Amino acid sequence: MSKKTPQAIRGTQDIFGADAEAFAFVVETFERVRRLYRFRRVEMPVFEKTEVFARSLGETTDVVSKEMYSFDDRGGESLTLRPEFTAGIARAFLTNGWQQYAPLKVATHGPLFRYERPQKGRYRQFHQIDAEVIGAAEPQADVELLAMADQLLKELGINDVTLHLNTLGDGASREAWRGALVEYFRAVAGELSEESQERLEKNPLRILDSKDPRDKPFLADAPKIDAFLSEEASAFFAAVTSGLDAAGVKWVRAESLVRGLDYYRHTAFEFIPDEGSASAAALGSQSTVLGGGRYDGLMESLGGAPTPAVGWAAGIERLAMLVGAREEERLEAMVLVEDDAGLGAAIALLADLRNGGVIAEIMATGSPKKRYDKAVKQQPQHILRVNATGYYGISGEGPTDRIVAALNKTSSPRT
RNA sequence: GCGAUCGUAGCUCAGUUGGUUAGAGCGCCGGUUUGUGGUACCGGAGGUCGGGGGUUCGAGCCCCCUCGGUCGCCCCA
Repeated sequence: MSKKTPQAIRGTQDIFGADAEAFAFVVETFERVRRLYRFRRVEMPVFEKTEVFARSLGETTDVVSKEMYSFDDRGGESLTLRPEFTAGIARAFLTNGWQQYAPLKVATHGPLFRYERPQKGRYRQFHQIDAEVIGAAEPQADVELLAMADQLLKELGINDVTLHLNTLGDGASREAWRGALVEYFRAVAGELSEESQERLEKNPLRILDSKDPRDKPFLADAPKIDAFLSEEASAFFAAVTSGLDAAGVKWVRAESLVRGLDYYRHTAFEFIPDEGSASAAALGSQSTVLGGGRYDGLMESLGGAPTPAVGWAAGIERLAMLVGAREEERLEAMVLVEDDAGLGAAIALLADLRNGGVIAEIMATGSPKKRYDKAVKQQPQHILRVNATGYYGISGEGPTDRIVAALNKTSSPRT
């Protein structure tokens, strides 16, 4: 490449053509489904004060400790490009007094930023669709949210992923379980992988889904969350699962499923491609396509009143990979200018077609003798030929009704 | 942050044990032909072989550094 052309930033993408169509398809489908469930559209800032994320995600999480794009603005304030949606939405909920709309169902989508090593299905600027229910303590909110996720995936044509579901219990259950896990793993700490020894201090729950062979022998007998669940927490989880059954959402229990961010409580879930499926192959080493959970403790960490909430997010790029490349819309009418003297007439014709809702293009450049070939290569359904005297003929396949209708709308007929 | 692997025209790639002016297909531009649903043929433009340094009489091929892609670990969506 030329020395003078700056390169794109590592981990960013320039999405084009069939891939861009797949991306748009994911977003359009999400927009449609979200309306069915009456989730309200919100637009959020791309950056926030650093503390919005640092306080809600947890200082020791990888995202906060080494993956955020943080910088001081010209006023000396530390700002951060959003690494996720939930914290910003929670902040907006508090600062805008959205409590008045509770329970509030909102949906959004857009770019997120995380300083990670790029990989298949993982980028530094990536995009998510996101749905949150804020101010709803009842398990029905979890069920509705998961039903929406399930329907979205089906409408995208993704049928080989399954909902993996777990509960982390309420705050007390979670802490008790965590304590028991630390105690259990500390006894065998010397035999664990280096990573898990580190996780023992920072995030012991994560040891449970370690892939390291040195850790695996200890995982099966590790303390289970079920033993620590309070009566309320069990009842909550039971209500979620029976609700899912009633809604026809298939799920499997994943006892070792935990989430990386500190704010999660109760329900935690991920939609994961089935082993050996086409989707699993398409995603490479990234397994989660949609994930989320309940975050009843988050509002307090931002200084708000205790407010129950649930939400999920899904990577648009990952969904687009599962959807596969999509065709761009077919060209209906190509206006072929065979003689430049007819250019004015051709432009008028083109305007009529487009005003009439016909997907149309014009071919009027290059060697006159090759224009026809170039027009044909774009595979239009019809070619409208224009010479010095104006529009004089149409050729092509299939009905011309739409084109004729568009042309009839004009007050000054040309033929 | 760690590991592996790759980096030659716009795209997909070939380039023999290091050896003259670095090639092909597609695409692009032009011409001839054809003459109306992707004709055929001819020609042309386009590469300081990702960048920098080194070894050598000589480097696209070897060594070092660096940037980037890909894949895995980690993390996550």
